[in-house]
Amino acid sequence: MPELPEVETVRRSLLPVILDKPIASVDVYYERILQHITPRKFKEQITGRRILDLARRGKYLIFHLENHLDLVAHLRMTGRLIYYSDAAIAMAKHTSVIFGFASGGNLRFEDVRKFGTLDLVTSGEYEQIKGLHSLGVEPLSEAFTVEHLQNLIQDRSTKIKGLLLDQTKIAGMGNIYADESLFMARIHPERPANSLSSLEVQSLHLAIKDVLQDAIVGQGTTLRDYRTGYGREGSFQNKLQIYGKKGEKCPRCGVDLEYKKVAGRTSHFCPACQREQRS
DNA sequence: AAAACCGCCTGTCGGC
DNA sequence: TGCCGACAGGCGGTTT
Repeated sequence: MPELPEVETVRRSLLPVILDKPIASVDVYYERILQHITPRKFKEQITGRRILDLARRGKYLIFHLENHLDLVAHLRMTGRLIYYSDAAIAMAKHTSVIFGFASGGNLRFEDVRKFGTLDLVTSGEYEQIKGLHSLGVEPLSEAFTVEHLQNLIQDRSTKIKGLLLDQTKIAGMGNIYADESLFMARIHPERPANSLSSLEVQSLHLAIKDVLQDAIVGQGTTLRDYRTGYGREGSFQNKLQIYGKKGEKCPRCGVDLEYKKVAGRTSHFCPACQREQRS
């Protein structure tokens, strides 16, 4: 579900409404959301702490709290973090945690499939959060250059789609934006990474940046569960070129689109625009 | 190093 | 209508 653009949208939408607010109460309705900590300790440590900032790294959200604490959230497949200005609004069926504020509003972690996680660690000490600790480059940062992508691709014969989904290489890409980026760059998802020409690497680099940036502008893609921090749907589902377009025609060339499992994930592509063998 | 599984959960959809 | 399996945007762990 939420990939980099969705998580970034949640960050931007929540920040203004939670900044500087002390967490007045914590209610845990699904204990297994908490990693490496009991509900009792969790409540004890964060109650009364103000939220100093909200950051994002890959698909992780990091709430910087007073007392050198970082509250690290991952939404996985169906998680939502929504601010409710009216605390009296009935709790959704699959609500895992509610953080209450003295001002009256609250922040709720809702999660149908319950794969989402919360970690509480000392500021910057992410060793126990393996996925966060081992994240690769931020694709929208200046560090993600064509040369950086070229180096990731160099000497790897793995399928390019699998590499794009590997969070230790590039942080925040998921199935939707990997397919959209490969389509934009006209690269077949099963191409061995090291078979890409330098021109193709350049075009993939540009496509990744463009797709992610445009999706943030569109406030993310709502296919079913994803919502922004104020509970609204994103709009980028209306701009998808290929993801989920099974049975439709390629918007670029009109050929019937195809889909198949690549690197364990359903992958959409145009067999004409994204050829497996370069001719 | 990488690929192929499974598990974690619930909901939805298609086929019969 | 009901049942049943396949499948869903993610990731950690184990085995091959």
